[in-house]
Amino acid sequence: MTVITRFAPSPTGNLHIGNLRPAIINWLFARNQGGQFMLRIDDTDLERSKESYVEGIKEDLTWLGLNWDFEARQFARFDKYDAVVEELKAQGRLYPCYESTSELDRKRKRQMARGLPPVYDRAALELTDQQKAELEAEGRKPHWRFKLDARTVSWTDLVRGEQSIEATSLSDPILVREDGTYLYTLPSVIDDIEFKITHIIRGEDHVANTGAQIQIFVALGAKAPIFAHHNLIVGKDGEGLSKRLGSLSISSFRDNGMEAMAVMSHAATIGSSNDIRPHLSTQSISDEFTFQKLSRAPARFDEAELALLNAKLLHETPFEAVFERLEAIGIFGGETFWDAVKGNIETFEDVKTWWQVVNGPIEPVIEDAGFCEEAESLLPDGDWDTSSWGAWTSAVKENTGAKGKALFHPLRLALTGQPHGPELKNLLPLIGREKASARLKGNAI
RNA sequence: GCCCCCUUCGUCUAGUGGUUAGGACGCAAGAUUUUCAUUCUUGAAACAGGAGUUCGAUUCUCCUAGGGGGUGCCA
Repeated sequence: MTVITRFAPSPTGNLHIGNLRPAIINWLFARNQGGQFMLRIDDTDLERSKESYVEGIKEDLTWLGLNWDFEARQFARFDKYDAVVEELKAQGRLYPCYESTSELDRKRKRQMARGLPPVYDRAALELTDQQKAELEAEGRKPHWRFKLDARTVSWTDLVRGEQSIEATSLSDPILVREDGTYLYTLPSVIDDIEFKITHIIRGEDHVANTGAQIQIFVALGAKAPIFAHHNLIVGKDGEGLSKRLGSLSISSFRDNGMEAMAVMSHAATIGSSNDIRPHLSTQSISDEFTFQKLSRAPARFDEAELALLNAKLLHETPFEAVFERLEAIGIFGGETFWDAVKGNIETFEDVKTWWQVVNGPIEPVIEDAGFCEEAESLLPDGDWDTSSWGAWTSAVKENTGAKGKALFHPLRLALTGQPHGPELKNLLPLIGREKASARLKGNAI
């Protein structure tokens, strides 16, 4: 059996750390199994769906390397859904209801006040043809509910194990709105059947939906796919994520200089028992993916951890992986430069700082002009390499008596203008004699 | 309110009816860098609380507390 998974976002917002996880998990599992990954845009809600969100979602997935094998748009498939609706009506599984949202709301509140679960009472099932005609004559239009079988629905969840849901604890789901448009429930099932989805992998917020959807699969004469409901992500203090989603969007991570592989590495490993470590390729993440490693408890997401992982990833990144990006921002320092500075950056953009230090101009910081001038006079002759720094500082130490921090700190400040930075034995040859000499004399160059 | 799920170092987690309760990230110390960062090594750090079952419970049961989810003409 070829595994086919799907990520089915509704384009009503941007991708964020919460809804990225089902995308990643579906993708990882499909790749791990040598299967296919589908992108399905669930845009049945015409009111809230926006084309710009569709583009944003694709941009984010592409950036992360989550390529999809094929794609579909639900809004282009309404004819198919219409046909299935007729079938369900003929079966008597779909029945018209006329309560307004406020009437339903009142019913729910009454039930809750009495300590009862707010399950739809199926009053519409009792309506006679004449009553329906009268309601329609009042101008009411029906919405349509799927009549659930009063039985226990069970499945073996790849994350949660044996699951069962009493259908009687669920309201008959509304499949078709009063205005004739679809809620996600039915189109989702129809498409899962048609595109031969083998595994439905989604967040545990869908567990109750699965109970109803399995019954719809059966009503349509199909076998339900395998389900997996992964744990949800919460904020760093354990709060639900919904409040902070704007600041946790994938595009904001990108704008803040996070590497795609850092976001992938982090999102794929939190809430799982895989080590939190940077992966240089998506392949390496999918290789270690299994459902057994996913936890059932909610996991906390902390942006600071992502930033740390990002820095670590950069420190491990070989020159071949970045040379095009370096050249694209005008940095032609080659592997020598990258290897010299990569351990000192937190985001890729930080290389610009060190490129500036190497190329100038920078403002040297001179704390003791006499010391720096003496050091300048001792700069070694000939071409410089990584041994020049040692030779030079030994000479300076001998002549001035300075050692340790008192020796190196002033030289670093004069040569780079900064108190921290990469090893100077690597930086000195890159800065070169002309600039080193001028900076030690206090000249900005 | 009702239903479901969850709770092990600060964080993500492994694990077993008897373990020195393991790893990763972070943190601390040491080494390297004759400085900072990087890198390496070492270390500190946890079974939510209370009952019960048992020779023995972190592990099994129940209760409590805390967290998450659902309860939508959202997905």
